[in-house]
Amino acid sequence: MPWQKQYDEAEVLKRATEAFWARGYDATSINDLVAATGIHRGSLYAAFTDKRGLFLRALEHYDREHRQAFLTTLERDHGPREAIREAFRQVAAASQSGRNRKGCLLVNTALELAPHDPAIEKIVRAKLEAVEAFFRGRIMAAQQVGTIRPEVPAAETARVLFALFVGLRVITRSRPDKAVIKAIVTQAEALLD
Amino acid sequence: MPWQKQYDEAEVLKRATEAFWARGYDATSINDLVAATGIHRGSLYAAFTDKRGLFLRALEHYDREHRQAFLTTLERDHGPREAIREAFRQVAAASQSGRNRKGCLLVNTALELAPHDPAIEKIVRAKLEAVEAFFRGRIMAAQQVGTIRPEVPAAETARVLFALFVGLRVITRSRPDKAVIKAIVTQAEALLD
DNA sequence: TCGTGTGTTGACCGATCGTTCTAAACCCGC
DNA sequence: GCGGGTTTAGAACGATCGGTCAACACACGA
Repeated sequence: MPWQKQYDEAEVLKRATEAFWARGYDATSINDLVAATGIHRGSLYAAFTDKRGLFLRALEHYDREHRQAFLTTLERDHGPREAIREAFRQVAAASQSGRNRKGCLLVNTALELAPHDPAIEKIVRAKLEAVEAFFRGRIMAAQQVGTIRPEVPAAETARVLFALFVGLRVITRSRPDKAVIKAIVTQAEALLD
Repeated sequence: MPWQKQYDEAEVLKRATEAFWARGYDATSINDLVAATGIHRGSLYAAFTDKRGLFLRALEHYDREHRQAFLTTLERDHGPREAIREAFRQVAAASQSGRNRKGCLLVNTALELAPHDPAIEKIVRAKLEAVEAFFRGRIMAAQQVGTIRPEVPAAETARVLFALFVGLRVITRSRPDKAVIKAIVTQAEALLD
């Protein structure tokens, strides 16, 4: 059998994801990725084919380890109505304490690459729809247990929450204005009454 | 005296703005700009110093000719409450009919460059605040003429409208989902009741 | 202990990046 | 019609881009 790899592929992917997340696709060069991951160019190409291949893996990694992990943790630790509230509160809190200037990789990619790359657009669309589905699912679950009134239109409200959430992600990356962030969180909660 | 310029600087700036708007800063090369504007490299550098200088002028041009022109036209042609409604409706309509996949240059720049370029961040922030101020001003004007109830909190509602508007701009660039767009427009109108 | 196959390494590739520079083209006042 | 000064035209710059490759390092089965 061959010789085992000297690096942890999961760790490399994590670091590459951080780099793309912080600076975007175009602005992150291969040299940046080599510096961020600590492994050499050849190994990078051997493992991920090319820059775009690495980005696709990073996008998948982000979706699994951040978006999905974030939402399922909320579902597990909170009641359905509270899970929605917490989604907004935690993103808002993260933007204020510390330099969470990276926003959301999916939203960043939606603007940078999706308009010109159909394959990436399809992935981003599917993952963003999962966020909308999370809101819709939590609203319906809350209606089952009686913490949200049944008259609230689940699908419509989920779409509005999704738009507010995207707005929050953009604003926290570019203009961390506490008043605006607070207004978004408050409005998100008000939509559930 | 010298020989007059053979190109129309305003026209060059307009075309350069379109190029940056469609593809972003990094992804638009000097060659792209030369092709888009029709003038030659040397003239471009003589007139705008360098790529960043041209981008700053393009950003200023966009703000004046698109953002500001759009909002002042709405103020002129509609009552204050209707101006807000029209802002959302027109952006939504533009995204559905035709290839308005460019979104808003200010929002795109907020994600691509603002986090890593303080000077650009300052400009983008100021221009985005002008959008929020537009909403706030129209709400207050509508309250003066009685088309919005005085109990509506102007500053708070303007911030929420702003966030929804940013969300709309992102979603129309990356995921033209009619149901989501419609929900945003409907919610924006509902906030004024 | 050696051959084999995989992983690592760093030099290297052509293309393109943003930018600069040298001439030629040109309008103007004289 | 002749110089002065500015624009234009486009070749060329070094740096960096994404990507490749051949030599080397190593762990295994024989």
